[in-house]
Amino acid sequence: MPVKLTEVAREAGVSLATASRVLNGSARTPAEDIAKRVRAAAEELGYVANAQAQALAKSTTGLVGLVVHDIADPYFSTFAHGVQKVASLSHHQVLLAGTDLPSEDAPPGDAELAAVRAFISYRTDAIILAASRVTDEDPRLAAALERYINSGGRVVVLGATKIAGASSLMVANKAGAMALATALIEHGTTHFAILAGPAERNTARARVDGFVEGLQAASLVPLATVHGPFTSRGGYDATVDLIHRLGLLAPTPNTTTGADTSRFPSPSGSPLCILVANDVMALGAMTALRTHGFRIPDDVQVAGFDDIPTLRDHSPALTTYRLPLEQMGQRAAELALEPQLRSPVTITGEVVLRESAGFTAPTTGK
Amino acid sequence: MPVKLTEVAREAGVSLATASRVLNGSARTPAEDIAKRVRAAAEELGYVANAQAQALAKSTTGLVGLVVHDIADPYFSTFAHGVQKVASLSHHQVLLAGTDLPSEDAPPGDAELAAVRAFISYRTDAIILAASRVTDEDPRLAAALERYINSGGRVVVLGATKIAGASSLMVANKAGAMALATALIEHGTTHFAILAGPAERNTARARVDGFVEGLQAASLVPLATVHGPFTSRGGYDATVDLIHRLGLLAPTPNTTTGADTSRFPSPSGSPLCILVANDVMALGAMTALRTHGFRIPDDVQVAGFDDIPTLRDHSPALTTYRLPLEQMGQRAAELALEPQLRSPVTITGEVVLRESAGFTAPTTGK
DNA sequence: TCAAGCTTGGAAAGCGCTTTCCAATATATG
DNA sequence: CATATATTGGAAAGCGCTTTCCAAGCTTGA
Repeated sequence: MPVKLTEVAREAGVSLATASRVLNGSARTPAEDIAKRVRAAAEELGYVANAQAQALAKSTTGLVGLVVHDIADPYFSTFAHGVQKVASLSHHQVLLAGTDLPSEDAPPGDAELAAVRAFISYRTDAIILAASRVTDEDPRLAAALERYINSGGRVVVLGATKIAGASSLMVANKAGAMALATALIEHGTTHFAILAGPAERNTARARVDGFVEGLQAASLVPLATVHGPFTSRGGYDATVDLIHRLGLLAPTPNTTTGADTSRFPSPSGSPLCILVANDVMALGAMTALRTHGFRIPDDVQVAGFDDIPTLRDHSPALTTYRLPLEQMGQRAAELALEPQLRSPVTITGEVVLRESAGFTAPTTGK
Repeated sequence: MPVKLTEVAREAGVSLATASRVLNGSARTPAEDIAKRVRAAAEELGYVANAQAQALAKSTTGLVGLVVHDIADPYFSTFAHGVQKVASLSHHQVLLAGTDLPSEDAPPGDAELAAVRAFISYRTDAIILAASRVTDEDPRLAAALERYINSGGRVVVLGATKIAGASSLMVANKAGAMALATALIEHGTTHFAILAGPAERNTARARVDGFVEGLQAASLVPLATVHGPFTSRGGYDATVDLIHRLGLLAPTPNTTTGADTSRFPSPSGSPLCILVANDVMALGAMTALRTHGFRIPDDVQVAGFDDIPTLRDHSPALTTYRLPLEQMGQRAAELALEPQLRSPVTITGEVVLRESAGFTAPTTGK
């Protein structure tokens, strides 16, 4: 039904080849007067090139596939925004898939594989894997990706990967977590608990490892480690669990002056600090603490990871490790679309010490 | 480079037609033994159908285009998540475009048009427009969409539209805003100011209209209306502006007991309430107020719109109008993919009264 | 003036699939 | 047993483009 190039060519009184050459960037450019005629005809008929046909003929689609876990999570949506920016700049469209939803036909755990297969089917020029599962674990995924790479596709993985030919965007998850823990210890905190993310995510694992090593360096060990999903709810539940496991007692409601007689671990020392593997989860943890009558940072301290944009408006401000999420998305897209770039690219962030861990707000505001 | 159907057919010793019939759902199903041979060959060779070629042959792509404003905004990312869910259930891939980034070739304001043209070029089966600009305004956009619809494409617009043949998902922006204003008035608030979003968004306009009408119904008028972008920063800046315009004075810092001698509009009445057209902006407004020494809700009240998921962890809890964002995305996708559905579908939400406007938390927590 | 080089438009061969016919075989009917 | 009717696999014609050759028509230089 839509007008096709043949019609434009006929209308302009030129051949198919000529019309193609003037309308869709070719090395050869027909004479200006002819070109003008063709463009006029195209405009008049409302011609829109059929990208599918072009893809078939040129064997390149102008598509880049992005697989995230949950697009509604600020971590992924910010990353996606960065990807989009670069993609649009280089005239690419982004195909989005999420691994958190019921996948087409694949079993629950195979959402990532299903997404990759779909992308391969659409012959995307590149695939960016940000879902952060342990991608190398599934041999079918690895096989599919390697075949894809061998037939010219580019693959970028957020994190380390064993897949031959894939580029990787290394993120200082472990080092960052270590640095964060160290900074808190230097500030005088002596007791820590950890809220880890889901065990199958290597991002989560790396961060927890970093926390633990940071503590170890100061001869400390976490009082407890609780796992939970990377969501606000997950942080909330894990915190409630932690409160029970550690037997934490909130100051009695009427102690408005803040008598910390029941403070854990002791009335005198610095309060317990909960190291959380991710900001979203940390936010949920803070809500749980507040709901149970703990003051932050007076009774319990909290630290997160990522520095997601929404943190800007939180009070008390969350201590965290800032990752340049948007920029990471851009880098990933660049690695995907500019073949000459060398991998791996390493991304580091910085420790951001704020109120939730007992630091005074350095004239935050804006 | 990737294996093609011809090779699978040869390997299995059948014709191209037969191979196609067994592998890619056709009405006719070859005999079971033959089918088995074909499937085995496909599996062995790692055959993945070329979706572009299929699209060309079948003239249907299995693609649905989604254009949002900013995928990093919780409003859009939650909506997108809903779209994704339905799309993946009906075996569709989502092509994502954002109108907030520098577009390929189109001038700054034309990002939406550029996105739509790209989608049309890729022959997506449907296009969902959630960018919420006044879509009907641009005749080129309208023309492109109508041509698209005439050639079989489906279009779903978030909000009203004049485009013939497009389905629309009507959202109770105005009615919701009115209901919210009314509820606050009933609660005793007498003085209001409005933080409006960008003027070119009809979502923003409808909400402001609703606020104003709600006030009018009680013979009130907003003390001031400040415009700003739909971002945290926009809310912050607009609030600072408002503070100056209204000459608001925060209680003196040392008045720890909360002596509201300088409270606006008067020490005795209920405090000023700022109605904000969107939650993200409202969060920024709260930060600005806090930074300037105002207590919420004691000195100034705030109300937002949307009830984005991240609100869950905010304190004080934000009074708002809850929109079923995720569900809206699902409905939009359903309208886009299930032709028999009748449009328009109307979405309503509900007033949620919380701490930020002086309501006591109804045992929120979780 | 003519050969040797350019430039330029067009014909036609794919790109990898789906699907319509057709022919061939198998099954049912008189 | 012969004829009519299903079934089933295959040949081939597209789907809408790009791009390689070709054949003209021009320009240039000796």
